[in-house]
Amino acid sequence: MAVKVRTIYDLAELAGVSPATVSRALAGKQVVSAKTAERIRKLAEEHGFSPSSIARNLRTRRRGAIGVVIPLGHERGQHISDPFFMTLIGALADELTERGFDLVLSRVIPDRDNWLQKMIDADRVDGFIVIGQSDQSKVLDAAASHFLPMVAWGAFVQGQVHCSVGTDNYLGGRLATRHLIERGCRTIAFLGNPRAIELSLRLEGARAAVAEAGGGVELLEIPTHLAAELSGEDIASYLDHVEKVPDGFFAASDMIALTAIQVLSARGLSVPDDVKVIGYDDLALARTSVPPLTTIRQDISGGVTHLVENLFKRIEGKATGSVVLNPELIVRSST
Amino acid sequence: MAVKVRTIYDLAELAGVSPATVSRALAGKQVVSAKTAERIRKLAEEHGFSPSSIARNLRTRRRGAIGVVIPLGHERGQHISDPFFMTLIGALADELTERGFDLVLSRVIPDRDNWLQKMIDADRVDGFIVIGQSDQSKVLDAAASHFLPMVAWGAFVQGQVHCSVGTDNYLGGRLATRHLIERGCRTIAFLGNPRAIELSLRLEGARAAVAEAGGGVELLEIPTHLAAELSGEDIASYLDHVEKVPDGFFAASDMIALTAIQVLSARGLSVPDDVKVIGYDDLALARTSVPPLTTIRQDISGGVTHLVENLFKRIEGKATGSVVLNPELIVRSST
DNA sequence: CCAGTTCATGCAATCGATTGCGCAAAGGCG
DNA sequence: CGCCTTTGCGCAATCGATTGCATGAACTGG
Repeated sequence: MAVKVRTIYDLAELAGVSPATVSRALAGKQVVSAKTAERIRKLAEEHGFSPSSIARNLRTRRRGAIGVVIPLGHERGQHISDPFFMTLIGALADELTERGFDLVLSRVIPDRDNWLQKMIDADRVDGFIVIGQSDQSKVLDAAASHFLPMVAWGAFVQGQVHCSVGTDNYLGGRLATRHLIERGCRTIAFLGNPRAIELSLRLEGARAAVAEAGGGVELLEIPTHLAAELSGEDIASYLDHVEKVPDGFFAASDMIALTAIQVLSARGLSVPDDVKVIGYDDLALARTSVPPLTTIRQDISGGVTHLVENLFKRIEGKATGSVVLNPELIVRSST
Repeated sequence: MAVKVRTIYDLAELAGVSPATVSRALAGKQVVSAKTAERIRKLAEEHGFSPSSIARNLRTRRRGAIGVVIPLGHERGQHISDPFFMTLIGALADELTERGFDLVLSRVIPDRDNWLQKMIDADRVDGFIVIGQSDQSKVLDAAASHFLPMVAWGAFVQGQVHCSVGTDNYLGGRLATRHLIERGCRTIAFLGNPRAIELSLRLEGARAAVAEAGGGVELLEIPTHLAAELSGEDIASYLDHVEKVPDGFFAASDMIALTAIQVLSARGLSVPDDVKVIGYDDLALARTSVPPLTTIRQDISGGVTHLVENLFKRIEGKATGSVVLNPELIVRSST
């Protein structure tokens, strides 16, 4: 403890070897003899020393960090407070940490189209995970054409250039709507903002399910804010102005579904007896809400694994395809 | 566009000056002549060049990044999905970005007591913002005694060593409970997990308010999970086993309050007529829920400003005191 | 017109780790 | 026992920017 060990040179002196050997020992290269390596590692441990990642990064031309960015294209000022995003980010943090990478979080309000290019130019991370394409698909495609290490969570649309990982929103929408129809709903309202590409696909799926039903079922589209916080007012004002309340609600997210249930029960309508409500995402909340929410499950941890694996493949220079996972209908008590 | 500009040397050659001058121009030092500086900056812009932050950081011995840490001491496996945290992190991201710092997010499951020291030793960031002390006050204090650049969001307790920024939880609890008493509640239930220091202070405030009322008011403590997602079951099972339902609920967070309202209305109890419910945090959700939630407001953006300012003072080596903000009672329709 | 400042810029060392190349010692083999 | 391969380690260049010090030009004033 006499001397302070700040660099591998200090440690090298202590161990009586060259800094090169220290570097190799700490990096676990097999060229150093096992005993030397062990001795050096023990010494490092004792002195609470770990080599400067900055210097390493400079030399190896890697950053050791992944940028996680959330664009908020559809609504200015929307906060990323949806538990779905939080859950995704939490899982990403675990996965990236495990691989020895930092998670650098950026929140972007895409005022100009070059926000992504600027982040790429800044060159502070090894790659990007973009959460939610929102309405920024063109920007992502533009960047993807010359920048490989980027993967987006979200929808896959035909012809897209960038790599995406997500669930099949169209199928999810169809599953949800078909379920409502099977439960006897004849007037179904879609709650969500179709400006976000993911949600518009869910809406299309809903339309398909209605069409498959072969008539007798009506689909209404109720535009709401994407921020679940704000959807309550939208729903309430819709109910105020409609003559006949729909008997089924397909909410584009669990948060919206929960809000809808609150609004409905405040008006004396019982879920699921009078009205049926299905959500989307299968957040932890959905399982324990009252009533427990029927919903479409997106496999977050599976998705995160794919996101990270594809990103690292791309960092190594290998191209990857997009991944479309299957959503799953989870039937609980709200339908 | 002929040559590729990767380093200040490339740019220096293009501009016909030395790399030193380029460095100074880009850093905005006043010693370079205005025209040279302008010319160099324009050139950099044209080539989408920005100097390597890694190399800069190595030379200047700074990291350009702040670690944001969320410890999860009270409950294993709890996910940081509470919108409160998300909102806080979003605000932090904005504030730090504005100051030119990256936000490195780490999620920590404090299995051993040295988790914080390890992060400090890793030396990848200039400072830490710890969100929510949870039950890790001792760990924070231990680190704070020799490590300055760290600020925690959360409670202030007498004698703590580390710097905290937060609202007065004791006062908040008192305000909330006093409000319920004024509204006529005589049996008040506290919903929350007092293992988290912040929540136990709110509970103490509640006790104080009850004491001030001078008898006739009863305070019940209903232990719930801290994860709001899981509190529904706790509340439901409590209601199943109690003979007389309380007429007032003080929920330790808005999410728990909303859950409570759902559970209550599912049992045919009307809020606020039969039972009054007050929350905590004043999330965006609270304003638009049904009914709109009476709650205790924590000023997040003000808090974030204090967090960041104190942290940067500490990074510069100046000690700072803790900040205790006043919470505010927001009366809406749930009480 | 000259000595003393001021101003803008260049030189070169430095931050701390990584790694290609070379060398010496040790081991293998006939 | 002598030659060739393997093994373990050290030398020194390198990653890209910053910055104290030096230098020469321009400027000031007498």
